[in-house]
Amino acid sequence: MTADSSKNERYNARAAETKWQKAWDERGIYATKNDDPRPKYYVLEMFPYPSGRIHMGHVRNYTMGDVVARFKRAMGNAVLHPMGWDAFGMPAENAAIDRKVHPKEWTYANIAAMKKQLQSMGLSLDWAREVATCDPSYYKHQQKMFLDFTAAGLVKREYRKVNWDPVDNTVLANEQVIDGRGWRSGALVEQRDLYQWVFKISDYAEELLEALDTLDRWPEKVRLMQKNWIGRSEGALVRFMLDAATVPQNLEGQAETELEIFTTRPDTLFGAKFMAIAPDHPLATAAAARDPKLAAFIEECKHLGTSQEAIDTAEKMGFDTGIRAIHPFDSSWKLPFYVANFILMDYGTGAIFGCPAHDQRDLDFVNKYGLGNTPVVCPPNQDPKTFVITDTAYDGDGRMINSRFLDGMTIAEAKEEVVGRLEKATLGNRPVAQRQVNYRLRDWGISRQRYWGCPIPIIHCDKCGVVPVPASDLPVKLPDDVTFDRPGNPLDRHPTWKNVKCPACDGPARRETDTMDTFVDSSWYFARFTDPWNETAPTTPKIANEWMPVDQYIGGIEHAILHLLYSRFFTRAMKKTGHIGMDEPFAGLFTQGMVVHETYRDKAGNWVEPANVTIEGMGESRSAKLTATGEPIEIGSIEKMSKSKKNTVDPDDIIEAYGADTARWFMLSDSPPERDVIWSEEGVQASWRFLQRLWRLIGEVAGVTAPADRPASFGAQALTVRKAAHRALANVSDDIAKLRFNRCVAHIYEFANALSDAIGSAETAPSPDFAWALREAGDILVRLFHPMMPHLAEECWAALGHGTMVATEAWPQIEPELLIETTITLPVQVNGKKRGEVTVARDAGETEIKAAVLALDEVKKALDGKSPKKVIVVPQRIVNVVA
RNA sequence: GCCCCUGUGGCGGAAUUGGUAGACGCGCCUGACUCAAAAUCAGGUACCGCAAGGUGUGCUGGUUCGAGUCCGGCCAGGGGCACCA
Repeated sequence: MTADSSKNERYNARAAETKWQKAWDERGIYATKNDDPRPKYYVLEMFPYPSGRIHMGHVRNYTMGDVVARFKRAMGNAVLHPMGWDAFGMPAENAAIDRKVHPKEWTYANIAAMKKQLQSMGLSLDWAREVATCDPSYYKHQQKMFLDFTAAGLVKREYRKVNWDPVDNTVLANEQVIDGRGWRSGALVEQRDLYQWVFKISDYAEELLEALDTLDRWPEKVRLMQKNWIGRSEGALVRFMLDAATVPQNLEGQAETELEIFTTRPDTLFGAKFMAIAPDHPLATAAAARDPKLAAFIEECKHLGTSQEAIDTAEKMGFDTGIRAIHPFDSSWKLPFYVANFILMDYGTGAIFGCPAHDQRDLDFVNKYGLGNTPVVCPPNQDPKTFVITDTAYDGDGRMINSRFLDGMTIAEAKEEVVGRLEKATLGNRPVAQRQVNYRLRDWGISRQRYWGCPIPIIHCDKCGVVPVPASDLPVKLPDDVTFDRPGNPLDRHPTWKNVKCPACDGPARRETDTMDTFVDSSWYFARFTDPWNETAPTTPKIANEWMPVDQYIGGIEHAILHLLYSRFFTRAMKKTGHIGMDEPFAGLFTQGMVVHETYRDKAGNWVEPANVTIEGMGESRSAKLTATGEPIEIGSIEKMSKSKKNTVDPDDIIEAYGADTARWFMLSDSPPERDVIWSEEGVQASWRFLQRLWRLIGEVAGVTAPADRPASFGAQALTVRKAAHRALANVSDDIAKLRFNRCVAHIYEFANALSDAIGSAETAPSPDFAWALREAGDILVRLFHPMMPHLAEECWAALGHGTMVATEAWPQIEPELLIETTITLPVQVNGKKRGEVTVARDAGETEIKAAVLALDEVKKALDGKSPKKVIVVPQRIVNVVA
């Protein structure tokens, strides 16, 4: 079968789609006014990176958003449905390096190409609000916000250990390192020390965590992932005195006299066997200065890889400093003090006390160094006298043992007791312990050593230090004349760009040459869409506050942490700096599944593109061959569409062959939207066949002559059609509102089948009431599938003789009385097994139903003359006879 | 290792949230139309069985008049986090 549309009675998708897209555009029906008085609805799909071509994932994403937008418009909302471009980033620079084309040129050419593709999908977007993050008219506001955030204390500059991507030659945030590799390049990440501009997202750790509970229209999964990422743990900071006799005498200045550690298990303090600090802990650095062996050990730790494999296989290693720490509850109890490779400097205080019996890492450590262990928590039903730990630490519940005044307490009681006592105890006028909450969430380092990003509006002056660019000098524009012939940052080696006068002292100074992480760009674009025409400020708060938050945000699960967490932080920062009035940017979030496809390989094992493969046979006898040569092709597993496995299908090809409506319909059918959808040729053809069927069906309805006025009463035939129509209307409305598009599709099929049957049963001249009902059903059907297949819907709407556009039509009104049946068929079970059914009046009483049930032959047979023990009647549902 | 999700025909998936398991689509089978093919239309399609009937939602136990749905224990697949004290 081909998508040949030359047959005269067939719907010509290509011609119709171009025609209606032009008509919508000319009338500007998708442009949204900010002063629209109707209830607002903001639906947004994650904006694309302008890679050059849209892919099927985009088609799925934007189709879902468009269905929601069109539905809400029909429901009478003022709908904001904008589109833009996440246009800064590495690929543009790679193109510059590989193809000698300027990143700007490459990016804008891609935007133009992709915009055309998106327009061919018939999306109801307000293109007047289009923004590109690489445009100075966008990023100048971002620079202003950087200055505002700095003034508000949300930004800091620090020399810190960073994740360095050796392929992209730039820094990555923690969130951008996946399994020890760069999220984009896939290269093993190295550690480097660099000056970084940092957004203090961790100031909001508690708030970002707590507010997750209020996001009741977000997937549970995403909230959980963010919760784990923020990683809150409650514990205590405890100060240990150091045994002065063991702290070397020859320290410069005052010797350290104490060590502060963080613990979540203060209850296990009597099981302590050692202290340990991170290799890069200041105390370790100080101690290494006078101990070459320790210095060598620390050096060794640094060279241990930071990759996942290295961490998994690395042995616990420690170096005994010779220092002894004093137990906070017993001044005669001295604990050995190690520098250990498994302690992280950037969590807690970079120091711990080790309780080997109840922590696996600590146990591995003592077993290696022969320090022993003392269990202090005894599991329930275990005799404390015989409870020993050998090589598996016990981290479960139980009662305290071997712990002096804690013995017999639960863990919770012991924690409270220990912290309570240590809070009251003092060392040098300060309490020994204080309660503290720690987070796994790190601050967000945004400096990137790249050209194609938003310049950080900062000037470095030898005299004045770090000086912000005055707001009046914004934007700091990227220079166009840059070279990509060498690795590294083109801004840094630009001959003149970085040389400026210091805004403070007028002396010679240098621009910051780092640019911002592109995730900054995407952390506020949703707010910019509310008033992209404002040239003086990022937002017009009054307008932004009317549209925001986004009512329905749709995008991939891969952004569950990165983009969504950054945006939540950014919105709070914008609130603090007066750019917006709310904390949360996205009231509703939907994460769609991927588009997957079969993979194909030739005899040599090379991947082959679906476009070059011909599938033969159906079902089990399916086989594949190379279209050009007939060489047999092996059909492989179904996987995410990717360039590397060449299992991609180009949306352009599909739209060319079948039209956008077919592609849209297929994207919504079958698979629930949150799950992966398998793209298959059979599936597309099924969609295309159905599209043609709808066209024929509406053609038949259009041929029915009906009275203009609604008949006073309806006969049985008419009622059947009307019930089917209004039931479909109720179902589809409910399903779109809940984003259950696969069920919408099924209900539209059902309705089309019912209407088809009704037309088939009609006489050549159907009675006026039936004819009226058929026309009504046709009108409803077209409006129901309009959000999914808007072009076909316009064509059908016109064929039905309406002079309006279906895109501006209101959603049909449900007549609820048509959903209520007068009689009802109840299944009848005997002992939970279905044996028959009874049809009774809808309002039949229990005794009436029981009598009908007991009169059934199947029931009589099953009861075998005996009377039932019990008859359970569930109104409107089922009857169960217990024999 | 820790946390989470999923498991239903040949396939994608429905199931009013404890009430007729398999809606709808794909695929397949039969028939009509056709010289033929495509398209279209009509009918069938969970499994075993000629039938009566029986079995059936990963496995296993339980709660219930009634379990795909709830509870316990396994198994399998997928995802997130991971030397975070």
